[in-house]
Amino acid sequence: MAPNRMSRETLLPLLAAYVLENGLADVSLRPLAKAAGTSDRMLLYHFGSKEELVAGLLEYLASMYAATLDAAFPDGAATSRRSLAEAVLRTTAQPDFAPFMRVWWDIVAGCADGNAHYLASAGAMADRLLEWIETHLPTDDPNPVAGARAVLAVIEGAMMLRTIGRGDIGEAGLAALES
Amino acid sequence: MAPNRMSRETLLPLLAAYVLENGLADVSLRPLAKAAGTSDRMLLYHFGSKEELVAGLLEYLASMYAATLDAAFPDGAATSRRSLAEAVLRTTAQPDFAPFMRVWWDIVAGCADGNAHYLASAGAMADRLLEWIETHLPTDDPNPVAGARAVLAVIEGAMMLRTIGRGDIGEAGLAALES
DNA sequence: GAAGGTATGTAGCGACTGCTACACTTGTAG
DNA sequence: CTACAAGTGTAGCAGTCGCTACATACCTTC
Repeated sequence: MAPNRMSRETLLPLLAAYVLENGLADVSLRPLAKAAGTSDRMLLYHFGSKEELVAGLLEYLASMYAATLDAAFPDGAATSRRSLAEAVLRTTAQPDFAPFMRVWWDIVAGCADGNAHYLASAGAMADRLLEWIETHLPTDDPNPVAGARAVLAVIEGAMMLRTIGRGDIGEAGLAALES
Repeated sequence: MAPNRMSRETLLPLLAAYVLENGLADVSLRPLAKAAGTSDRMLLYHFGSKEELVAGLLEYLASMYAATLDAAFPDGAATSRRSLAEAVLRTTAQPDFAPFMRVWWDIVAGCADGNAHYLASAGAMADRLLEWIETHLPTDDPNPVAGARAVLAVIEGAMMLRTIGRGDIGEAGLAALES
């Protein structure tokens, strides 16, 4: 059989798919390698160490997230801050988004541990979402910069509450965006 | 030496202290046992399995959190929803709180994995904080039930943003509570 | 065709994981 | 005093972890 040439670029999508399916926190090289059709030996050959592999994975996930944002989220300007937040929450509640949410909380937990790679990745994703919110606010929003931050904070709080089984609290909390 | 009798009750505080110091996600029996002055053998004897031990630990952490809430957080009614949220955020930003925040995000990540023990513990803690917020809202708040949920959602979002290194966004997001 | 870097397979290292088998002591109940 | 359960120590199981040594292909360059 032809020795399918691998590289970080060809491997990362396969690795990301596995991580989205199985979580990032307890990932280990051998199952990861199997999912990518190779061996732990080769993963280390291409990435140098598990740490570098995870760092590359985080960067890839962040870029993947950025590329998906506009496609997956509802389009056009919202009619109010609240309705915008509702739209984002509705989208992230879809089953398709569950794998990404699972990995997202693994990333946040990694940030809480002070891991720089996780912090960079999470920060980039939050910045991207903030930017998206800012451009999708109602066109007559009196203060888009502050408004986007308010919407983001409420959204993230609601997503977290949903994750811990308190989605009702999060939804009620959207009332914070009424003005 | 007297065979210091152990039990779940005497062990849990020691185990919780270790977990607060070292995180909950990757905890393993032998270091945990060493921190409690015993052996993995005895931990399993008293708890049955690692899963039951972690379940007990989560329950203990939730009760610990509940007992600490009133003591650690500022007292008395706030002057506004926003100032209440600011007070909570300021308290949770203290270095003393860092270990608990670290464990908190491990718990949230566990919830995202669908673990029932984690869900129960996280839900109990969120409910407790919600209740505390509700009783500390300004006495003239027009709708304490909705107000507490709004404050909680914004607080949790801001805490998360702070954890991923975007505390500035979270603080700006507090503006959502102006009415 | 020789040389040499790149890519891959096999096999295994030592450390750690949750957990268990077995022997032993201790405290208590009959 | 005996019987028995509760509690504890020692030792080790099979499995997984990240990582590496070693040999061998392959492709390119001379």
